[in-house]
Amino acid sequence: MPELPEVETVRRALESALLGRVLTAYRVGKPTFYRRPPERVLKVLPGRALDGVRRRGKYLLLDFAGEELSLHLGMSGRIVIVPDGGPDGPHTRLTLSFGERALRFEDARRFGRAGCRLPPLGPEPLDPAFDADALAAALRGRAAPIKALLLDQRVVAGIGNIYATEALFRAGIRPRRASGRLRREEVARLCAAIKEVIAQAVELRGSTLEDESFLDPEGRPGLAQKMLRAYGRETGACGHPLKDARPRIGGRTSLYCPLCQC
DNA sequence: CGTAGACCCTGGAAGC
DNA sequence: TGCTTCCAGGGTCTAC
Repeated sequence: MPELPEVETVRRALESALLGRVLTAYRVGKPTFYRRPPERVLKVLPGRALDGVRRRGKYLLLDFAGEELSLHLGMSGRIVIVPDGGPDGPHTRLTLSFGERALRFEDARRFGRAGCRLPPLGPEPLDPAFDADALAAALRGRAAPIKALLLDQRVVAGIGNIYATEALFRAGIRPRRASGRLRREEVARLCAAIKEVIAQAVELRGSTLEDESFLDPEGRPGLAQKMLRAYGRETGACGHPLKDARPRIGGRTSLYCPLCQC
């Protein structure tokens, strides 16, 4: 479940491994992602140098001398740096060759994407422009549960189920609270909690849960799972048993502490 | 426009 | 043991 901190960790690893290298070839896996990467985007890349690796929300943006290739890891996507020329794995969906190294995009569930247009995205959570005023404006008049809006990439970009759960736990706000009914002080607390948890998780290079669903492109696990206070736990860091909000919010499990979150 | 829910996918866990 | 069912959740699409 790569979210902003995991994607940022991938970005940094790609930058240090591949920046300045020339893309020599690409190969689309069989089968590839369930949405096929558009050939017209890929075919202009060979011969061009990778001169930038950026991130926007959960999207990676590879800059090739004015041409941009977007990558989204979906749920189970994983980017690995390997020696070029090795055999594909069973879940290799796209390979980008850079001389002696290659970027391999593995994705068991095939929800990942490459070469897609970016949808409208809200502010980056760590951008100073994303503050309590901005969040309050986005929530004003909205009846949807706050958890659903935190997962809505148009409200704020890069947050998924792990860090939405954590931010609400830290802010002491129940996931089903009507967004527009949060008090001003609660919105400010939530905004601060989002920034805090995202910044810490980036610093700790993302969360690697027990299923090891996230490893960076060099195969290293992250450490942010150690600071999770609610996600994936039966007992919160507060010492109280967590509840799973039913019915689900936005189709996702929503753990919260009935005592500490109001 | 806002909201809720179905759908895309498949490995692994749980149930029988 | 081996089969079936359920679950995980990124994003997108449709119905209301």
